[in-house]
Amino acid sequence: MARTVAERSDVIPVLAEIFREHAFEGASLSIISEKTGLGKGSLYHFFPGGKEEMAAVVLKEIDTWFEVNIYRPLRDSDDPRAAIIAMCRSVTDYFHSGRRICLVGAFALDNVRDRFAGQVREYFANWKSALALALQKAGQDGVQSSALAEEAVISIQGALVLARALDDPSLFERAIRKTEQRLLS
Amino acid sequence: MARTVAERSDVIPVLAEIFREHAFEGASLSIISEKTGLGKGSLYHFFPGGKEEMAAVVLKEIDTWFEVNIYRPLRDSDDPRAAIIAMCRSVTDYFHSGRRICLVGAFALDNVRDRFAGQVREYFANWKSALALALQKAGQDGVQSSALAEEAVISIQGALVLARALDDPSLFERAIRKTEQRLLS
DNA sequence: CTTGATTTGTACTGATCGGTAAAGTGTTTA
DNA sequence: TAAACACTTTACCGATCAGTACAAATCAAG
Repeated sequence: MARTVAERSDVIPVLAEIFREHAFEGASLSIISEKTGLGKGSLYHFFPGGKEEMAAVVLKEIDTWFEVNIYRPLRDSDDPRAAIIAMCRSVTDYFHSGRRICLVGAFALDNVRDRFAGQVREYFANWKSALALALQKAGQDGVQSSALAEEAVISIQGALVLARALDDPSLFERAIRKTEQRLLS
Repeated sequence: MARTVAERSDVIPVLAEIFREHAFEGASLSIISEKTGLGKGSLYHFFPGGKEEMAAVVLKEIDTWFEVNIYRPLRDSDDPRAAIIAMCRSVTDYFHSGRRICLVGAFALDNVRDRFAGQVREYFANWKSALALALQKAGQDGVQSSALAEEAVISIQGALVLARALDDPSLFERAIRKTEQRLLS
């Protein structure tokens, strides 16, 4: 019996969705095995560290995605206002207008936060600082740009919570629009 | 052997803290038994419905607390601006400046949301509408007050996520201060 | 076709899961 | 005082948990 479908890298997005849906503790190996189509043997072959390694790899992948698609454009673009607009759009797409939760945010609230504290902290710290830099390049002073960036990330995370609680994607879109407007004013 | 320490009502806050710390799936009966000091027999005597009933009772207790301490003052006070200031203060105390998470928010992100969807939805819907009413009584027009109320609850929930992720209670206090200022402007 | 590394299925471990059953202890009431 | 009630202890259930061991199957390369 050999390769059926998967490369290791193909499994990571599936793992991400599983953790989003069931959280860390709720994502049992039998669920993971079922949804990935990989037996335990294969899972432990690809991830010798077990569930913990799987989650760490997923967080790493999320970090890379945000670095490439969000943080770097914010830092490097020479049109910071356009980069901010692009961020709002990317974020809306990424979170499916609030239908998809932020795994890092969910981990932050869970007690597994302790196990992944470093990666969780980096995620939010990077987001804040990249956005603050863009605001500064757009003309805001340093103090104000940090405060604005913090508020924006807070609003996005809060909107994800409420959109899911109230099952109302339009709430997320409203919040993003308001955030964008506040960032650009 | 009879009553050692506990009344049923004494156990509920302990259960709340357990669920806050371990989420629903992570809160095993052995942990619950250990932290409450009650054996399984006693637990199932008080909560025949098991873990699910325990969580439902905790959510109910939270709802009552917010009804009494937050929603009702917002709705009934004849000084709505003072009620909003009081809300910000109560919330800061309740969440220990972001050191304590919002169990309802955490449940909303978890997949157990489906099991407690009604209670989770009510919590946020009540908060939003009570705050919107206070804003309206304070002179805001209807549309604006709904929007402001929604933003405020979003900010509080988002601040809880980030304060915990970054392990920074001052972030929560900053966010609450900014929210209060925006509500009263 | 052979070899050697990679990938997989299966069977298994001991621990823990949520939950049940029933006997026992203490308190209240009749 | 005796019966009803409230609560607890203890032992137990089958299911599932994360993780391991290992041989069989499959693959790429020579």
